[in-house]
This record gives sequence, structure tokens and C-alpha cells, in this order.
Amino acid sequence: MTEHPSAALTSALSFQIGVLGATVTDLFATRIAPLGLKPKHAGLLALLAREGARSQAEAAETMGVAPSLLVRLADQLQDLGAITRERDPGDRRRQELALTAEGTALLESCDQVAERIDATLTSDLGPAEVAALRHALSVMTGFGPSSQRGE
Amino acid sequence: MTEHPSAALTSALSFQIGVLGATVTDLFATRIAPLGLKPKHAGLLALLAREGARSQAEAAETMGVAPSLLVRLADQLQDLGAITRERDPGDRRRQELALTAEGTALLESCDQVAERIDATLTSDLGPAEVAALRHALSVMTGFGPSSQRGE
DNA sequence: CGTAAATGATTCAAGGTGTGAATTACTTGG
DNA sequence: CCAAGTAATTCACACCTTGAATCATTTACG
Repeated sequence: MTEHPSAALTSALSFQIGVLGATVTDLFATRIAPLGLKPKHAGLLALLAREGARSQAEAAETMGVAPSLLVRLADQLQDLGAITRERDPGDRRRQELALTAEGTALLESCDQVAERIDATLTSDLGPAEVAALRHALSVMTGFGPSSQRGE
Repeated sequence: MTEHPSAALTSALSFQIGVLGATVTDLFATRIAPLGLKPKHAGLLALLAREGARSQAEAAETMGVAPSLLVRLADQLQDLGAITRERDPGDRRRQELALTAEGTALLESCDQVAERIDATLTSDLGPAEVAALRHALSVMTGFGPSSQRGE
């Protein structure tokens, strides 16, 4: 019997993850705002760092956003000097995005912000509990469609 | 030494929770759309079910949204017949929101949707792992400001 | 070959969501 | 009884994101 008569929605995992995710992302956004970045910018930087230079279409696909949005994000990152945009010599339709030193530094800063948030987030959890959470997240992140959104 | 040179942001808990939360909330939104509801509507219904009739200002505070937005949400729920809005006799500035039978039914539907999402989300986790996740979430949800957003 | 379909990037207009300021109604404290 | 504070509401505005249209380039194929 897994039926809860009025399980109150609030106790659903998906609801809690949604709420917590929104809160955490808001906090992350305000903390990186001084850098001139928003969460999706950070997501794109992280994507480039993980998988190297990619075409914009591929990046949009993996981030789950419209290609037209990725153009703007790339524009803004380029204005910040965080990425370079070069035509692929082999296929001149493609723009290859690559991190600059500046971009790597910005990503580092975002990383530090995220880790500080992690610290407060898990301050009431033991190491084993954090490990269990990390494991569950890593499993769940690889579900549904191929998703890697910029938060 | 808790320093990870290029810990890649992607591995930060806050980042993963943010990304997963956005994905899950999107999915939830599309599934409850046929009911005429959006995640925040569901959040408000759940709040009323948990804590009973409240003034709009209190509801806005706990949900972390502007009072002006709560007016709209309440308007729309009222149009659906999901809630009633009555002036508090003791303080005629206040509007008391209360669930109707229709609203309770809608909340039930949202709950079922969320639980179905939970099922797919945790399909690759064992019962103990799910319990650990649930525990970690319940601890973390009670952090930072008093937050109970509508996803 | 060389033309048609497909793919990538880009721009633009439009929709939806949320906020802050201004307004009105009501309550409360001096 | 008046002033300040609080609740609800409306409204205009800003922001994010998308889809459609456009242009450049590549690829498939007749």
C-alpha cells in the first residue's frame, strides 16, 4: 500500500526539489550578479569547460534552451571576454565557442560561490548524509531527456 | 584541504539541485497544465491545505512572492472555483483564503502528478537511498529564510 | 555538376511571469 | 480624532524565453 490519502503534495520529492532548486538558484543568481553573470551564463561556461569547444547548436541542445537564446548568452559572455567565437574551418556555418583565461577565472568564481552555498546548505548534515545525497542526485540527474540545463 | 582546483561547478550540490529542480518543475508544469494550474497555483493550494485559511499577505510571505502576484494567483484559483475569498470579520482589510471541495480535488490531482514524477525520478534508486534523499531534503528545506515557495 | 533540402547562426517580435509604485480601505496608537 | 501603519489591489514596466523569418553554408542526389 503506497497510497497516501492526502499526502499533501508538499511531501513529494519532486515538489521539494523544485522549491529548493528555485531557492538555491535565486541565491546563486544574486551572488554571481556582481560578476555580470546569470545562472545560465555559468551553466554555459561549465559546459565549455567540461566538454571543450562546441557549436552553439550542440550547446543549446544539451542546455535545453532555444538556439536563439544561446546566441544572446554567447554574445554576453563574449562581451565579458569570457569566451571566443571562431568559425569552424571545416564547416563555416558553425561557431566554435571556447573559454578564455578570463572565462576560466569567472567559472572558478562561480564554483566558489556554489561551494559556499553548498556549505550552508549541508551544514546540518553529516558527511555520510551528504555522500548519500550526492549519490542520489548523480543518479537522478541522468534521467528523462538528455538534460544539462544552465540551472 | 577542501580545495578542489577546478571542481567544475557542475559537481556542486547547489548547481545540480538547481538544474534538477528546474527540469522537474517544468515537467510538473506541463503535467498540471490541463487542470488550468501552474506550479505556483499548486503551491498555494498546498499551503492552504497545510495551514488552513490565511491572509494573502501571510501566504505571499511564506511563498516568497510579491503580494501583487498573490492577488493574481488567488484571482485565478477563485475563477476555477478552487478557493473562496472572504473578508475577515475581525479585520476587514484581510481576505481569508480557504480551499473548496473543488480545490481539494485539484490539489489531489497535483499530488498524484507529483508522485508519478517521483516514481520515475527514483526508479534507479533503492528504498534506502530514497529514504536518505528524503531525509536530506527535509533537513535542507528548513534552511535559509523561511521559505515555502510555490515551486 | 548544380540544384534542392538540410543545418547553423542570427535577428526580431511577441508572450508570459514577476516586481515595485501608487491607490484605496481599514485599523491602531498616541 | 488624527497619523502612521497594514492589507489588498491595480497598473505599468522589465525581464526571460520562445518561435518565425532570414541568410549563409553544406550536403544529398538527380
